[in-house]
Amino acid sequence: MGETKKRSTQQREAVARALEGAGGFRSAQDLFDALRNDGAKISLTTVYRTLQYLADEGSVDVLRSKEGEAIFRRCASSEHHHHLVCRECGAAVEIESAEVEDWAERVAERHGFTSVDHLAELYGVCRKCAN
Amino acid sequence: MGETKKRSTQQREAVARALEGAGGFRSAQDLFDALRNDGAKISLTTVYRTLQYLADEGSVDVLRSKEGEAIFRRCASSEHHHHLVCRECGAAVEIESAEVEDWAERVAERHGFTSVDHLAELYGVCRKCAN
DNA sequence: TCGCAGTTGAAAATCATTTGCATCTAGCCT
DNA sequence: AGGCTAGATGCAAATGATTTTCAACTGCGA
Repeated sequence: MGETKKRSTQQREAVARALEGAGGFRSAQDLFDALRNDGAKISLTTVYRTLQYLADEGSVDVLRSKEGEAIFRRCASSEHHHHLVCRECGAAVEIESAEVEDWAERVAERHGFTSVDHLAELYGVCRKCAN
Repeated sequence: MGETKKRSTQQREAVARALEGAGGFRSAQDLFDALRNDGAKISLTTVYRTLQYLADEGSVDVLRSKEGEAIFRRCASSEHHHHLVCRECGAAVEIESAEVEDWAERVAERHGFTSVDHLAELYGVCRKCAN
């Protein structure tokens, strides 16, 4: 009930491919531009719709840029993880860290908070962009 | 040079007071509503302008809610710190943790990233809201 | 008290994102 | 191979948050 069947269309595949090729976090607009440059026949609306769908399915991670824009990335693991993002080129490395998980748990408990969740992202300049 | 002198006006003071009284993260709209309820004579535009100014001055911290809305908080320390935010009432506790700083530094270095900066926020439900 | 740079508010302008709707199309059925 | 229909797409209009425009207003130093 409630679930609608999903179809495989060329625009969905194009978005998936673009996301794959990007390697880092990209905004819907960025992906749209890249797709258009590759000659893909797709609308910005569909890029948004596809990204939202992929995010719901958990196959992409969503973050917010400083300006509040949503940025998306195809992630290898669907487990909870963090990122080390290059602020120049958007390239990102997935990070896992029991350390942070423990810290979050501990701090929350100490302050009487429950149902704790957390967000932790690192921003820097990658070797390539550092010149 | 280029800096413009700042004046002390009743609407700026009202925003500062509202922020002070809030105790947690609030959106511009929230603050505006609260101010209006208190009978303050102020426009939403001015709330935004004042918050932006305070954020630039470093006297308030800005975060983004999941929906991408900007939320602001008057912070005690102007040092780098994190927050433990109640997702029910917005109440927040300031957290300091050399642990996280070290982790960020270490991870970045391992991956060849430089000029590292990080964002780490914890979300949960505070004792009061847990009932 | 004057003058004016800084400030304010209402409305218009932006920007990212979503939605309405009429038109397509993937893919199962025959 | 042709049809049928739920799902998908695109454009344009709608939303919502935030910013800008600009004319009117007000601290505050002279």
